[in-house]
Amino acid sequence: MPQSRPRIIPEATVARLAVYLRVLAGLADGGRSHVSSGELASAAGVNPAGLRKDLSYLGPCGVRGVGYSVAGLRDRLTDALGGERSRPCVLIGIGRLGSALADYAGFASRGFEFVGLLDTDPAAVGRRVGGLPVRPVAELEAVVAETQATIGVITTPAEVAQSVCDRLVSVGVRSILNFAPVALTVPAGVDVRKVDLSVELQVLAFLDQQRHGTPPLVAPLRAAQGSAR
Amino acid sequence: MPQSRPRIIPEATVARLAVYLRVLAGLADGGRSHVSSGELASAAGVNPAGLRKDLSYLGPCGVRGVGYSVAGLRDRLTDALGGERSRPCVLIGIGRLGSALADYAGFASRGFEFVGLLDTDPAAVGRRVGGLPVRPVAELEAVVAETQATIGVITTPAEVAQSVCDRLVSVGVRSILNFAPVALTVPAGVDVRKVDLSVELQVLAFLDQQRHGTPPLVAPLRAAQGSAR
DNA sequence: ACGACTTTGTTCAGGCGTTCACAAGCGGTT
DNA sequence: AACCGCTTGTGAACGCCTGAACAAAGTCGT
Ligand SMILES: NC(=O)c1ccc[n+]([C@@H]2O[C@H](COP(=O)([O-])OP(=O)(O)OC[C@H]3O[C@@H](n4cnc5c(N)ncnc54)[C@H](O)[C@@H]3O)[C@@H](O)[C@H]2O)c1
Ligand SMILES: NC(=O)c1ccc[n+]([C@@H]2O[C@H](COP(=O)([O-])OP(=O)(O)OC[C@H]3O[C@@H](n4cnc5c(N)ncnc54)[C@H](O)[C@@H]3O)[C@@H](O)[C@H]2O)c1
Repeated sequence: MPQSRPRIIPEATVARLAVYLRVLAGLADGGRSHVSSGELASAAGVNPAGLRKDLSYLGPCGVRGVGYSVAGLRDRLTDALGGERSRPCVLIGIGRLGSALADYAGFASRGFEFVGLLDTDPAAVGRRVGGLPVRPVAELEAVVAETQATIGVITTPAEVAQSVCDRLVSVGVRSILNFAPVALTVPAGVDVRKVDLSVELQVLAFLDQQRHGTPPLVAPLRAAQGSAR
Repeated sequence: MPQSRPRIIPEATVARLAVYLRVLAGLADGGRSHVSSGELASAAGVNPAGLRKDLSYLGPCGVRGVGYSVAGLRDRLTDALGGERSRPCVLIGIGRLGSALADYAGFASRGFEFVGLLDTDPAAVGRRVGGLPVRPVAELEAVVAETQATIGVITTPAEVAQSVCDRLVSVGVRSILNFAPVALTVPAGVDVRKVDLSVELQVLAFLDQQRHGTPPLVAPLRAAQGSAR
């Protein structure tokens, strides 16, 4: 019996698996048939041992002495991360950021497809972005119902993000990606991931200050790696 | 002796401090004079005890039995995160995403100011975005030198991100925020933070599948919190 | 057919981060 | 002036993740 491993996969590992998958897709396009953990790790910017540990959650998927089959590992990762099926997403708030996301081709290639664009601004409604018409936000519930969207992406102003989130949850959306700078409150069983660009910049500024601004204050800074973490 | 605490601050804590700071700024605008850790934690979407521990890295900054002074804590956090001084940033790749970032007012209010917009496309060069003209990417080194920019934001296609990064590093930029889906390689002493939206969506899809798609495969999912993590 | 080399998969230890729980301290009240 | 309730600050335990070392296994060369 194959007896698929019931091991649970840490969330940090899942995020890295997605990165490996993208690297593998590029390698496959380049015609490569095999990769070693060292090469893959270098391309993904992680430690080789850590990469092997990550992959081990899926069970053995390489050949000792040889490495990993590029196509084989790609398919295995695709499977583990949710299969090939297209994931319908709705996007609320088609402003500057929302328009950029709706236009972006990189999501579709990974199986994420925007099937509904919603906005409240009459000037925005009706405009076509990325081949899709912007619809009034009042139709949010109808759009989710008719498209069976499972992921909601919020790019509205912060003040209305919670109410938009509540409406998404109320019609069954259980996965939400939030770009507004607020902490959303959701019932158990709903996953929210937040992207906060101001925080990223602030962390960079802090690390820079720590390195140069006030050397006496914070001495034993961890030595930085040669490659991005 | 005051003897400022030489304690090092974990990076995860720094990221949360930035969130607290934003919440406090909103509270100060609302006229509040004091907050408890519980209320602040709820607004930031974290555990109250964790919040107090985070703040304790800055030394005592609250009053027992009362709470934290909104203005006082805001100033203390501002200080810890790098002071009030404006941080000049350059942005490379003024496409859809880059334009949205350049236009965004939320960065300036936190002290991050774009002082240079670079692109290679002749159609983009000369256009004004967010009050700043787009300049040819050939002038990157000159722009960094004349503006003393310390942070570089990369929103170019993935293929050229590494070369853009190398040029930034060569002229002294030691903090880089990367939106391109590649792992940048940098020398020690340079910090790179990566924002990968595809990975965020992929993680959401995985968690969703784990919850419903194949229940027999991964059973003991951690109970989700009532609020965003 | 055998041996040596390469690369994986796993195990172990160490460090971080998070959480809980409690003592210390301050303001308000009697 | 002393007490009481409230909130902070911190100490300790727990669990997760990361990084390194080792053993298993397969392949290539002879
Ligand atoms: N643009 C950036 O670079 C950037 C960076 C970081 C964070 N953010 C955050 O992302 C969000 C969007 O930013 P933006 O720059 O695109 O702003 P924007 O003003 O350009 O776009 C917001 C859009 O949301 C729409 N909207 C307003 N209320 C709505 C509602 N109730 N329902 C549906 N749509 C509604 C508006 O009509 C507008 O089109 C904000 O919360 C912002 O803080 C943006
Ligand atoms: N748009 C999104 O929603 C989104 C989401 C996730 C990731 N990304 C990533 O962000 C990056 C930009 O995405 P986008 O949608 O804005 O793409 P885009 O094509 O709209 O913009 C890219 C810009 O970079 C410029 N450019 C190309 N080569 C350059 C060079 N050598 N130097 C300077 N500028 C150069 C182009 O002229 C263009 O203006 C890509 O790497 C993309 O994968 C974008």
